[in-house]
Amino acid sequence: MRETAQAADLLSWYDVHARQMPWRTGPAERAAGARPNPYHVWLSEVMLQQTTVAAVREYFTRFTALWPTVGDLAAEEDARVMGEWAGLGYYARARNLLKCARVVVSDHDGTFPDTREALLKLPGIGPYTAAAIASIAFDRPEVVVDGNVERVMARLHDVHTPLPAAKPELTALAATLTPEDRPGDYAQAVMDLGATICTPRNPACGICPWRAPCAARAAGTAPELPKKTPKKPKPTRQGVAYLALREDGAWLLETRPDKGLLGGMLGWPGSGWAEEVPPHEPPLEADWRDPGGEALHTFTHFHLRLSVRVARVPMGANPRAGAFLPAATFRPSDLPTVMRKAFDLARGAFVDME
DNA sequence: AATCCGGGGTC
DNA sequence: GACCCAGGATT
Repeated sequence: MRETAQAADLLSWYDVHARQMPWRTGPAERAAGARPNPYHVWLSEVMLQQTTVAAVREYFTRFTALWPTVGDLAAEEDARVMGEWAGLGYYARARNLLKCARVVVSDHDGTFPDTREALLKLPGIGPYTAAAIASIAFDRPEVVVDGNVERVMARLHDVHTPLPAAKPELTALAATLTPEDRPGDYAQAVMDLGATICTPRNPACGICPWRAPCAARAAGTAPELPKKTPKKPKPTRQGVAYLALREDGAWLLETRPDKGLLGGMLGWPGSGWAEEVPPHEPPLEADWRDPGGEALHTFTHFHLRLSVRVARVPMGANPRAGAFLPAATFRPSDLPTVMRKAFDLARGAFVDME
């Protein structure tokens, strides 16, 4: 079987070039009898959804230090976990992470299921993550397809069909290569290949372990694959955020609704966000000042220009929205990035007001 | 099938 | 700054 030999070529490369990551159990450790920790594999794979290894590293280390087991995580308060996730993005992942941990505890006795099918039923675990956990943590020969694998397969077979339409075809091609032996290492090897050699731009074809069988390399089309259907331009929205600082140092904050943008995260009360600043009232009556400037932030599907208003308010202040969070409890690092930008903008204004 | 969800890196 | 990258849930 040529395919088996091809997988073996990649595994040989991986044995030498596998990147060290805090969640990985390397071939040497496994030879000594160590097994991957399913909790670590799950946590890292959820964090890695749409997110780079560099960004995930410190979050993974912090999470496993704070919550060494899935049971520890399941027992934690929602706000604490959301705060630790702040800055990593796609906050639905954090909400589903907690849901999943609690289901694993309540329905699976604190042990992760070991099949792709069972994993797929858990919150926040889709086709990619289910296959990744099943293969990496449980040695099952599942077909693992993420963006890296799609790119590698499109080039290996010179597929010019644009994504996402090409996905079934690329998945089928990936299936023909997935080995029965060391499927977890193989899955990680393809993704490492995509991250380090078969990169989106300037692929290093000259040192690729799959340069011989690569059709796009032969055709000279590797750099332009995979093709993608063009995306829509991002509109710009505007809004106003209100930052009230009480005499005792408490900040007026609100927990955003679970559904929607920045769901479940802390944020400053304010107007909605639309093409023009929507009509609205401040969260309380105060001498609001405009320090000037805007927090500029780009979300998945729109740009935001967020201006801020700042005020110092007395102890008796009774807000229409949000609640005062004591200075000792408030950590700016608990804020999603756009809210932290607004905070940074306002902080300078408060310094000036002193 | 299309849309909604952040943030970081590269050019 | 503009552009590129990368899964799951929802409808």
